[in-house]
Amino acid sequence: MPRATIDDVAELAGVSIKTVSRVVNKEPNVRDVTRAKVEKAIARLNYRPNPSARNLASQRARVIALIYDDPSAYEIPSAGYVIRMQTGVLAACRTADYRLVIHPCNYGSGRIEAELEALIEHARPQGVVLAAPLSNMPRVVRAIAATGTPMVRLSPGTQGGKPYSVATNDREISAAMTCYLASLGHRRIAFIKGHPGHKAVANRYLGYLDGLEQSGLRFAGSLVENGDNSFGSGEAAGSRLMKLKHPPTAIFAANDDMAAGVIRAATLLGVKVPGRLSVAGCDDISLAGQLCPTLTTIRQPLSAMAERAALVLIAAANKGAPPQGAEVVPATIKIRESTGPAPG
Amino acid sequence: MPRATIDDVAELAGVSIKTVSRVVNKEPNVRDVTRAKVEKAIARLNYRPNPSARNLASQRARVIALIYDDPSAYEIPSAGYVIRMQTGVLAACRTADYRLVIHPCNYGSGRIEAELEALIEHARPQGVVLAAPLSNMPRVVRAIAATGTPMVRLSPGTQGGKPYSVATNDREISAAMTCYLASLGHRRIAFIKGHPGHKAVANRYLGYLDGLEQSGLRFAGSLVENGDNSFGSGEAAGSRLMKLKHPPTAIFAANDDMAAGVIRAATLLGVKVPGRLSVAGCDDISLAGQLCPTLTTIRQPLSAMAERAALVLIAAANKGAPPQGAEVVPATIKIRESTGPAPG
DNA sequence: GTAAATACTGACAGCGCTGTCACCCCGTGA
DNA sequence: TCACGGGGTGACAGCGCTGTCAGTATTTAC
Repeated sequence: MPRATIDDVAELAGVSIKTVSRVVNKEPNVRDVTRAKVEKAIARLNYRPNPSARNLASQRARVIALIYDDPSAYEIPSAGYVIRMQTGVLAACRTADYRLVIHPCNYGSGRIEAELEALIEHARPQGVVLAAPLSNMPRVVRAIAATGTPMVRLSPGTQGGKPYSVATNDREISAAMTCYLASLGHRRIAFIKGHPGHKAVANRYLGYLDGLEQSGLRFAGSLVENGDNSFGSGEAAGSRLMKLKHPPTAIFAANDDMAAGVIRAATLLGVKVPGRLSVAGCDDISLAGQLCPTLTTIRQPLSAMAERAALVLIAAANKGAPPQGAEVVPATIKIRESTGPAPG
Repeated sequence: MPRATIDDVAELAGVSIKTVSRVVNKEPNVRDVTRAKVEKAIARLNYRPNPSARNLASQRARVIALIYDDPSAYEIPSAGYVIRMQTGVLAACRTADYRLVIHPCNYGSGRIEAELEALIEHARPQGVVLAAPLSNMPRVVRAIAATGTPMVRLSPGTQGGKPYSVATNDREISAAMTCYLASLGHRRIAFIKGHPGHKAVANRYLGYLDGLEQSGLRFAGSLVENGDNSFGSGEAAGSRLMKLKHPPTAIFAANDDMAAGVIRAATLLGVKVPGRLSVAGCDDISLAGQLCPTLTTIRQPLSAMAERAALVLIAAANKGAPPQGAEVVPATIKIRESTGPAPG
């Protein structure tokens, strides 16, 4: 069964192919009766425009590219993020009849600019969604901008700026988490910082400081440890914190992987969670709900953010103007088992 | 900078566009000197064929579709699988200059056939990689087959058959895991079965039985529990097993999520792992390396399987014959902390 | 040396759609 | 009555490539 083409539809409806094209593309200047005739013919023939022909003729591909840091390069701790972003972009694509091209890339490799350029030359997407931490790497942003492709950055640490960005309220929600811990009676709340290259994660540290202040707690440098977003670094940092002379009663880690590491360290040291130590993370990775105890964390609206990003790009493509500005999708705190009243 | 087209290359090289086309597509019957001239021109102009034009003219899209069960529908326990499959297919696509279209779909929705048909009509892929458990749902397989698109099934429970399949040696490796547990001195080895709809997981149960026999152990019905592949079902099943009058000293779960549930149940019941109870899983999800204790499991060569599947499809597309047959990529056992010598 | 086979190359007609522009028809205002 | 304007429609030329087929070099066979 050879697929119906626009000519078949035109013939059946008794109009020219151009009119069919107008109907399909929802262009104005078609009488209602004509439109109805064409739509009936389309339905009868189960016609679907050939995307290749469309792209070729219109010189633009109905494609959104999603570019992210290759999760398989790191033993896949972040598979969940990627899936959620994909889900969001796919949702946007579905409604607008766009397609998604995914591109995991390894920013360790020096050739990332060339790689991205090749990708964009090849797929010629209408827009690019650039995920963190790539979204705040000037090299990467510049390489994409150089191709002239509209782009939306996801969770760049620095707000605003030229390329549109969609972020979450990392700082505010981290402050809220800190206040929540304080409200449970914790006075010594430690923080484990994330990878220095990841600006959005860095904002969480600022939120922690805000939260301390809002709760009237004093900052103590000894209660701040450095991590690199990995499970192992969290375990090490947690271990150091618990061996302090005056150990914290709560540890807030800048991401869930590190928080999970803290819980492991606590288990190994025989420190009860949350009896003796409360642990909070950030991101709500799937692991968070399956740890023992399950992890109190901040749920990032990653899928919603990605969907917004794609919608903005699609709208921009229709209007012809590159997207500019920024928007914020709020995160929420998810209280689970790993946090409880301060001991004593 | 308008992109170079095939005409530009032809002009620069002093040949016809057809000859350029031959070089680009690695067709035979081009003299080496001519080929060299053309390749030089391509490099000079940084020429990349326009995929839309190619697809339109050749009536076939250089696209592989990857269809899997939507992980976001289930709180994303399986994000890691999906990422690994994507990685594998992408690797194959990269070498052959194909593109990947991903399609998570919810098989709970009754309209799955229509959805897949629409996808295939739209993307018109050269081939479809169908992931488990979709790969052994007759409805789904039939719907795709009806479109005439070549397909490779990943890990269908039943081997062979018409559509090509790529599987792993679930049964043999599960037997090996069982033998490994027996070799540690365990005599009462329990098994938690997976979701009944998931045939590949069902094979693991058969492997368990094989392993018992090979190790000279007696089968006990009381040591087999039913799960549904979820963390929660594993926790419940593990809890029941540990409360038995003669509890097992080792539990082998048909997947990692359930094994993680067992570890949680053990922690809650105060049963030391691996001191009092050894736990083994299957799949090597990212969680496996981060549990406390880390989980001994079977590492599925998911990425390699997906890559093979895509390569088979691409080869078939070039040859024109639909792929038939089956192949097996072996899994490996990954020993971590959760298994140890039997107590006493 | 010649005929036949083979290697190589190019002209050209689409693939199915969109953009441009010309056209027709009608209602308005002078 | 006629020029004018704009909504509605269609003819037609590509978009950049591949498939077909014809045509021209270059071997090979005898």
